[in-house]
Amino acid sequence: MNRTPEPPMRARVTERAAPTSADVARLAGVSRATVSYVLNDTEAVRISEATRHRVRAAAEELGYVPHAAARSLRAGSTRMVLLPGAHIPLGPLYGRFLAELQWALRRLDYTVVQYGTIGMSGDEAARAWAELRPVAVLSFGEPGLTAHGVEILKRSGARAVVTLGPEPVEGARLLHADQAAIGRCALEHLVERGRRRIGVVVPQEPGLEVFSAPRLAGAREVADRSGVFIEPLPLAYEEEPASLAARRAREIGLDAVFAYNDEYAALLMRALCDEGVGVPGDIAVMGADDLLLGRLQRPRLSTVHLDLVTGEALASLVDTAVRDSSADLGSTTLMTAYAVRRAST
Amino acid sequence: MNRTPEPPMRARVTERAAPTSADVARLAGVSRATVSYVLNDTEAVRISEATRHRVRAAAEELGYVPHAAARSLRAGSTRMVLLPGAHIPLGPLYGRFLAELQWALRRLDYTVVQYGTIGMSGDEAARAWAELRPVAVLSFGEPGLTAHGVEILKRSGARAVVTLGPEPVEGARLLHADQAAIGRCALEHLVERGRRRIGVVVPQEPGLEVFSAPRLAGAREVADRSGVFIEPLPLAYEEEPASLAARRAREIGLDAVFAYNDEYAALLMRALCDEGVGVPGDIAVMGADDLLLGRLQRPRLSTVHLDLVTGEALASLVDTAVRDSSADLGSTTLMTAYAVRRAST
DNA sequence: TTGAAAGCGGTACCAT
DNA sequence: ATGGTACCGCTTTCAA
Repeated sequence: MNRTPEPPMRARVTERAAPTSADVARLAGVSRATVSYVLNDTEAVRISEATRHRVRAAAEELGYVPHAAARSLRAGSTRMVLLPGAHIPLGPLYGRFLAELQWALRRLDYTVVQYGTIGMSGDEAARAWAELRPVAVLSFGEPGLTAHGVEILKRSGARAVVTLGPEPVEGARLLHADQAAIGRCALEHLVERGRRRIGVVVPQEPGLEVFSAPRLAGAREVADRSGVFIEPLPLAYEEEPASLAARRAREIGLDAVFAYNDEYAALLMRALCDEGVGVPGDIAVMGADDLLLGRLQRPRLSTVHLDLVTGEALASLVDTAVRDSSADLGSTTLMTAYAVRRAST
Repeated sequence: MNRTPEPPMRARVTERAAPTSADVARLAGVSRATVSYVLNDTEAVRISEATRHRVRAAAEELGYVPHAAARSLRAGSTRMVLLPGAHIPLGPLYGRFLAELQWALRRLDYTVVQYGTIGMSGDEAARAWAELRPVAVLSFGEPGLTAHGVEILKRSGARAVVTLGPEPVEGARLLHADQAAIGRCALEHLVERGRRRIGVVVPQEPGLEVFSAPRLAGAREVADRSGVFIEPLPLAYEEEPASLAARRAREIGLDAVFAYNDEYAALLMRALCDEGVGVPGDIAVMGADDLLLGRLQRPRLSTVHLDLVTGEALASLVDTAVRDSSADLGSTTLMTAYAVRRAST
């Protein structure tokens, strides 16, 4: 029976520092080396079953937890994968992709670190990342990662620096996420349907330019090629701006809108309806990302479907690059896009 | 002109290891101590301007980046905040909240680490987290964090272990995110509107039980109290299951559904319409989270509005706890919920 | 004003 | 089969 007075809980917990391998060694009556061998199941060395057991028991009793920083300091490398940014609320599609990616990286025994870089320049950010000595860095293109930044990272031990995005950065591998293709798809579809005056929604939410700019650029490319009128339509994700945009679309006589993605498309379609504009009669509306949301609209939303590579695939690609940094990732394409016609165009 | 042959780029980058403070010291012709003093602007010691300059220049020239692990090993503590899980695609509301929180923590100079814990038990997870010696751990309640897990974390240097969720864990501070209140709100509203046979949508997406279970429980609580019939309605976020659920709702004669959140509500409402069920005439539908999406529905969706504490507020709370682990966080309430009636009830 | 040196917690080589 | 020990990179007394 424990009849001694309750020890002060917080003190017990706070004051007693974390046990080290030396503590375990002392309790088990062996050396720190032996502790390390046992706890890591080092093959190259034979430890008697009796000793192993004593060490394990001691570690258990003390609640020993190895110190990751000490280990990686000694090892000279980490298993850390840095995902910069990702602090903008991405759509469900990318949200899911990112979740999947993290999950897959964990499975491959990497530690995923999200490192936000507010108001840092590209090179400051790269420096900050490099302090953590990550073994791989995945940049989604937001902060201007320069060739210099990439070299800093590589010098600090990053065996893979991968940018997902449209523009390559010298020294980094590029996984091509061709956002422009989405804009091209959408516009090709609309032109094919006979539309000649087309608006392109540009979300005003900060952080989305990475996606919206190339989508617009792709759209413009096709428009220019086909001699079709195109007009950017800035739009914040709120009802009021949406009615304004809807009114504007009517005023300048658009006959179609590519609405960045299905969410903005749903918003705009609602506003158009409320303005008495017929969809697709007066104005066709096209989304992108092929979200469930789009299928829920009436009329059902035409969209650009994206076949994204799975997070698992990307994770294993990163893993390959880490294991052999000269490995050729090929011109891995992150996604393919194609138009899906439903009722809104 | 650079007419020397191109040096082999990869070799140059890969082979030359990251410079250490010793390299900087050597180049500047000073000791490692001095380098540390200069680069950290140590107040307690005065270094001549000339030396400072030499050191800075040397560091710059070598592209020196301090080694975070070495530093924190020496310092005995990190600035790492662990956010376990977060690998389920949360709704836009929590997504935004999480993004905000990370952003705010960064601003307070913490490093945010997302640590996924697939298939680990609560204590295994706690051990894995503890290896990183985080200064704070925020658990959203997913993996069973036990009293023992909390002690492991605290022993390993965590100065704040915070769970956001309904159930307290011994030793951890609890920030009350009363999901059950959402269910209560919704049901109180529906009962008030005269509904007596109420379905409650339970999303089938894995990882959402943390939210859905207490929402259901809160709903049930009110139902029992008011003598109202209540029926859980499992629902996967797809069109087909939605029609099934809609049909079922009609068959068992429900006159209202609390649909977990606005997204599921929109899905279900569409299915009900397609089945020829009038909303709110035949069946009232209530969402939650007060997303823009809900206002886009016709009829406009009644919902439970959540006033979430800002990520910034939570971050500063964590910061307080870290600086003074005995500080009283009070019974900080993470959110308050109230019903918003629109047209669907 | 600066330098020498002792660690922080592990790992791995070399002895024993 | 084990133990001693030299590092990994950085900070911080203590001396000079």
